[in-house]
Amino acid sequence: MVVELPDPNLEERSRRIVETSIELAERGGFEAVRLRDVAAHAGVALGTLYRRFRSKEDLLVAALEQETRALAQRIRQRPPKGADPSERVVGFFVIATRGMLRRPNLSRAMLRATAAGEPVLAQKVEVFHDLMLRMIVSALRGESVDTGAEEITEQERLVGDLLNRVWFALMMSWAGGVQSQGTIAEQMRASVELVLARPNRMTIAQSGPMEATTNPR
Amino acid sequence: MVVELPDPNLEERSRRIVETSIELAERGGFEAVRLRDVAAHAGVALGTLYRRFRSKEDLLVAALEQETRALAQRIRQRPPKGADPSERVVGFFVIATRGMLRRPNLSRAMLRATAAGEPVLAQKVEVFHDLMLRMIVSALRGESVDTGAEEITEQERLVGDLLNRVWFALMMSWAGGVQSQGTIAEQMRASVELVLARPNRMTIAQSGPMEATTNPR
DNA sequence: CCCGGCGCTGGAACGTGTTTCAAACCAGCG
DNA sequence: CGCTGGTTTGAAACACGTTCCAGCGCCGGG
Repeated sequence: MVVELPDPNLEERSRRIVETSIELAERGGFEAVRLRDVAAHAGVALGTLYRRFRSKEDLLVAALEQETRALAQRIRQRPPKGADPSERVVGFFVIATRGMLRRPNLSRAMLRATAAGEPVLAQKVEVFHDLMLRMIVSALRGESVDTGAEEITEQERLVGDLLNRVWFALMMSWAGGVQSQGTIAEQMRASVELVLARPNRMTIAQSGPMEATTNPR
Repeated sequence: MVVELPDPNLEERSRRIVETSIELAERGGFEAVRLRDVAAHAGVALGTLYRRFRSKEDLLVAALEQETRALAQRIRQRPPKGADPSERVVGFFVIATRGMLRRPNLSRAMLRATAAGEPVLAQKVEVFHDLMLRMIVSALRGESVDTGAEEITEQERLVGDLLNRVWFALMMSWAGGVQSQGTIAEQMRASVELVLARPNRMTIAQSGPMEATTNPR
């Protein structure tokens, strides 16, 4: 990959802009990401920034996506271990949560950005949810992320979406200062167990094609 | 000033401010709630508005609380009917969702406001979540809202919180235009059934005041 | 009756997200 | 070399959330 001077415009500029936003957000949160500063720091004009990102929120959602991809990378290299699905899924959420809480200001800023409500943006937010879902499902299965990302069972999607949403809402309320790391982990564990711990055989048995291997215990 | 009512200013003013915000939001969403306009329409000065509400988000969260109390009122009068808990809970969410979708602009604005991330605000958002939880639990039980709001079982809290979060996250993504009314209902139904469909023996069987035959499909 | 505090008012002022525009720049092409 | 279409720049302008302040009316206490 030639990532130096050949054509620094297309990708490189955007990358630097996002990178700068992350730094600023990390330091001072949402308000600290002043677009003039971002532009200056990234060495571009304000207009250029706006050519690539429709709004401040757009920028931060881009950051969110990038960070999530980084998380996926980490997960790929060191997947949550555990004998049964719940353990692995809980493990995954613990990792994800820790990742968020490591840079609270940044995380809060990114979360806030997801709530803008503008359709185009929401689509990008959906990408984030998708990435999360993939990781959740892979933890459920005990496989590596990406392997067979396509064929997600109806069941898997149901459970995965549910947990995904629960975690997201939990993060949202953490962002306000309500939840602590401990509470979050605890609540996720409870949710996971509630959803797939014991009631294996029938809770949702109607769809039938349930992976024989996916549901131990 | 020409304020017909001499005394009830304290409350009355706030009420009018919130009322105005709701109208404006209903019409044009978050951006349409221009605080200068709100103040003007409500017949107060900008300073007064800021004396009562710390920020635009604060204002909209107040609106959210009010609307949620109104929902609680409606639920109290016409509680979701159904033989077993899932039916009732699903029924409740259908009502709640319909209430939100009836005024999309307003709902989007209020939802967005919940994401501000400022601690003081987050506390008020928590009140909203609390109200929702109460309604969910009462639907679970088949009792009226408010009766014995205090003693919520560990189990009830677990399930209730979970569904509450799922619904909230669902609303958030609806706000971006991703989910349609149908999808929302469908997903809530699936979640509810996943969480309390049949593991009767333990999940919630203890609350008992309803049909012993809690086991449809 | 006057005093002093207090909340309200009107309006100005500030900061920052967003928009706009003309001029400079740049790469390919005749 | 100069033209041409696109992009970037720098800077100004605008809108709106938020803050500040000086003056005013009201009210309860001297």
